[in-house]
Amino acid sequence: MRTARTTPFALLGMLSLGALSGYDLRRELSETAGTFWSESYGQIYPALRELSRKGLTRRHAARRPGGPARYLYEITPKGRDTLRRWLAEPPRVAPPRNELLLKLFFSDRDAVDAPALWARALLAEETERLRHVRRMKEQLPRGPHHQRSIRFWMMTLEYVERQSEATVAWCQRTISTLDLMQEALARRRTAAQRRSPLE
Amino acid sequence: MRTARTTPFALLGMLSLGALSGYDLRRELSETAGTFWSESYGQIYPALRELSRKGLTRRHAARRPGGPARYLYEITPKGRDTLRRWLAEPPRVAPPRNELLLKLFFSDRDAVDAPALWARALLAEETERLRHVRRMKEQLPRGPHHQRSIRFWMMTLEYVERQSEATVAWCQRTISTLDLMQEALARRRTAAQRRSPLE
DNA sequence: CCATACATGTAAAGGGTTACATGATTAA
DNA sequence: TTAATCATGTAACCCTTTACATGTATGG
Repeated sequence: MRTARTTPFALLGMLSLGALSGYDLRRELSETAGTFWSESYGQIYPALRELSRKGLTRRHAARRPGGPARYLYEITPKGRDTLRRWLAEPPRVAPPRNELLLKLFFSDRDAVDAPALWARALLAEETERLRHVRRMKEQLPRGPHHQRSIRFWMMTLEYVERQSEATVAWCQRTISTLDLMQEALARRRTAAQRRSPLE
Repeated sequence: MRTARTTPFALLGMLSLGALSGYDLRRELSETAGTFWSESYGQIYPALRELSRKGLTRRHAARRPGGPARYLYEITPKGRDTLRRWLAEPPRVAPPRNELLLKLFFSDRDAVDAPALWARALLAEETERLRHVRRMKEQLPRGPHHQRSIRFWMMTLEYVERQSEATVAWCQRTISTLDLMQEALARRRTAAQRRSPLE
């Protein structure tokens, strides 16, 4: 079985909360679910056409005065039904692929600088993500959101928060280990130089 | 810029620890790095041919008596150099795609059963992964491994361990929340039935 | 006899990103 | 004037998995 495409369902999901344009869809998705899902225009526009062809959405021209062409997509009852059935199926898990860990795995004791840099970059990134998620968690109950889905939204935020916390903790520990390794390397090099002082 | 392929480098990395066949490569990769990296034969065999064509590996016939055709791949100095340069470049992060969270995000208060099932399945899976990683962490210092890389290997295991712990904790919390929601739903349904007892 | 492990490899198909093309409006 | 935002859409290309084809040996 080929892995079924999920893009159309992600779009149906967003449209089940209200009609949106292709541009809106990407923005809304990245603002609300951006920490665990992403879509690009190259996926969105063809998928919207396909959804409308299948009668799962309906397209309405919605150009704003003085603005560029714009279309709103509305979910149909058939679309809601398709979404509901997809939601009931078990989620598929992607095979793991973490390039940072792969590089770390093959790294050499004599080249500690690069991993130390990446760990610091990841720490900065992840600290920012954590701040972002916690802000969202605070604002969520006060936001203009569907009461029915707040609990589920909160669960996704908590997932990301916990993963992020774990990553931050790992970065801190790993950075200090790498720093120690770097010092040890420097000492070895100094010792080697003392034994054969060429310059 | 197109995303550079990482499969050849993953293979070079494994081969930098010793000559292996295509079949071995997949087994070794999944045994040592399987928690954060995966490769399929459909990637491995074409990549090995390409590596040999570029002079980064050398192929030797190594058929075992009475066995099927078998070839060992050995990394060349040029291959080591290419690997070293790749290791120095910053790792790329994949855009996030977590289908479980996506489904949870779009779930409805009236359909809590499915998410509860998935959370339980994930808890079982992740508990097992955690056991596996901890066993590896214990065995690592006693194993017949390259002393130079043990520290790095340990870092990758610690990363996976922390992520896994975070996931387990999230599952437990989420399952209890979902169970409460399920009870509330049942109460609402009973109440509705009392108001209009049809059967 | 059948399933599994060993072992190499191809073909098809789908999933996804990036870059590009196009063009209006607004703010610096 | 330049950059950013709004807005739709296409084409190229790559990455990856899955299914299949082929065959030997071993253990239950």
